[in-house]
Amino acid sequence: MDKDAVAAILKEIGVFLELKGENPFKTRAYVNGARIIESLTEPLETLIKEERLGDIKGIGGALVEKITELVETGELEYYDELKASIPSGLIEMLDINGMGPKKVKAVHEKLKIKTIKQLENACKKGEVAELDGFGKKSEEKILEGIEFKHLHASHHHRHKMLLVAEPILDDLRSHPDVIRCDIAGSLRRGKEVSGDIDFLVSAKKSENIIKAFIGQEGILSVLASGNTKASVLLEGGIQADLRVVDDSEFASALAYFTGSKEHNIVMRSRAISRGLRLNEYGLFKSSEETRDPKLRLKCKTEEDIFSALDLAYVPPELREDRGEFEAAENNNIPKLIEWTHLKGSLHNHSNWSDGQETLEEIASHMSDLGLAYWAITDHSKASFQANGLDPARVKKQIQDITTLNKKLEDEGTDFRLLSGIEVDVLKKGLDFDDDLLSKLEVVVASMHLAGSDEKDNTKRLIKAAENPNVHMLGHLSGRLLLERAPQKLNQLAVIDACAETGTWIELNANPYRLDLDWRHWQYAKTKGVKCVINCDAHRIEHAGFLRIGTDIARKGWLTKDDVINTLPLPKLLKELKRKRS
DNA sequence: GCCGTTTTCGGCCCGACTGTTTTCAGTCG
Repeated sequence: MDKDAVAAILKEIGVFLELKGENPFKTRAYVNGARIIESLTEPLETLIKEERLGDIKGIGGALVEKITELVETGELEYYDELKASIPSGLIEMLDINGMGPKKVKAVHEKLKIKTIKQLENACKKGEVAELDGFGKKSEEKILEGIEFKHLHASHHHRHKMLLVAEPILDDLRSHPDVIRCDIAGSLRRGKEVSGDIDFLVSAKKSENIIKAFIGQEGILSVLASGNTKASVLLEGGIQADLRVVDDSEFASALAYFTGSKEHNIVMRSRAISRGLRLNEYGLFKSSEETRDPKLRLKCKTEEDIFSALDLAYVPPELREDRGEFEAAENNNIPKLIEWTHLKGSLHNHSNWSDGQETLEEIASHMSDLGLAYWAITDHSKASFQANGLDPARVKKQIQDITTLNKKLEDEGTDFRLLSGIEVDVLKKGLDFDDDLLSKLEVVVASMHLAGSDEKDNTKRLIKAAENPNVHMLGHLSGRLLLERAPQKLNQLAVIDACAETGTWIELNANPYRLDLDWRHWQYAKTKGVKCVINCDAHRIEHAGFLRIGTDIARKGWLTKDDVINTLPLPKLLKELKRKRS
């Protein structure tokens, strides 16, 4: 069993224990353990064999035992028993706003409620209001929560959130009373999906900002509105929260509302161990609860807060408690890639397969954007539903690209199209033979139809990586965010194979994919695997995905040097030939 | 369940808000 599967089970145990009403710190120990295991850069098997698992901070005796059992047998008795004792509907109930572990436990034990439907009926009959700790209001709130869950998705893709958030941020910025403002929360941390949008503003008169915020266009309803905070539901069912603070509190409030929760916990612990106290109002010289401005250390920016806690600045994307504290203590925070470093994309489609535009239109648009190159990698023939190319059409397309490049060169344009293919990784092997693949400048190998057997799928991709004509593997896991789970696959084994063969791995920047997941890039990076941030563009507007792909690469700790398509054209062409030589 | 430069036991991040209570538990971020 690999580390992701182990982490998923530890997380689940955490949820089960919460519902059982266990000691919250025990629950946290499991959730912490899961995160630690997820971000390991060494195989679990090695750590177990060399008895080093217990040396990791946060993994104690009990977790070592359980993880060992999982890795060695693929099962865990403790987990199976726990799972069997809890109806699955209870876990779903935790998603309802206002329902936490204690309340779920109460309705289950006292009213024998096991599903959301039963909970809804009990509320309508007024049975829930009769319970201790519940009342009429809580009943109404639960019903509202259930309705909201039916009507709206709980999370939204990053590009949709940015599209909604950025105009609102611009409006806030242009408000005359606003001093500073920013987006906070998971959106600022570069997460692939977010539940809501958080805005933070510092201003002289908070009432005016709140008024403007709840009065803006495109609001379905105002969920809450007070002196310093407001929540609204925007069109599309996206919730946006605003918090207004005094400018002297802006830095600590921004750090606090950016999170993550796990990162904040460590920050506060560091403050305590230095005799300080950190909250959203500031960093205070006190061991007591306080908001006394006289005790507040002067922190104008987030950098000041990190510095006061003996840390280098940690970019928002890295604030997940996945190694950033050790790095910041040793001044080892990497200089993260920026999207302006990218010179092109190496996996894209044209109207030869399922893309929208012609080669000429694509070249003209990408050249206008200031990019240096753009690979055309249409589908191979097995993807017949996408109008995949047969060998004869591939050869014709290579000719057309050569002709077009010649024309561009004659016009004095530096931009170049690269010929390529997104070749299907089939059960029997690659969709095209080596002779044809070797004629293409860029070869992306993607598995579009995975089988049900994990070992088989893994073997297929490893074999593809071993082919010297294959430059990179495309959208490795095959997941669609919020829609489809990753294929059954040992991703770490495939990463290892890419490391051994010098094969690159794509970070597919399509906002529904963002695959390879950011949680795997630290591992891939320590193995020396290079990343390619690809648009997988099917229309010219998809060039904008480069920015979202870069957000995810930053979240995966990647620098400019870790990403192949930051190279200028001559160097890229050299790298493309390296594996084949 | 984890951890320790006062500790091997007794802590474990912090504050706002809500609704149910009359001083606080539960939930959320």
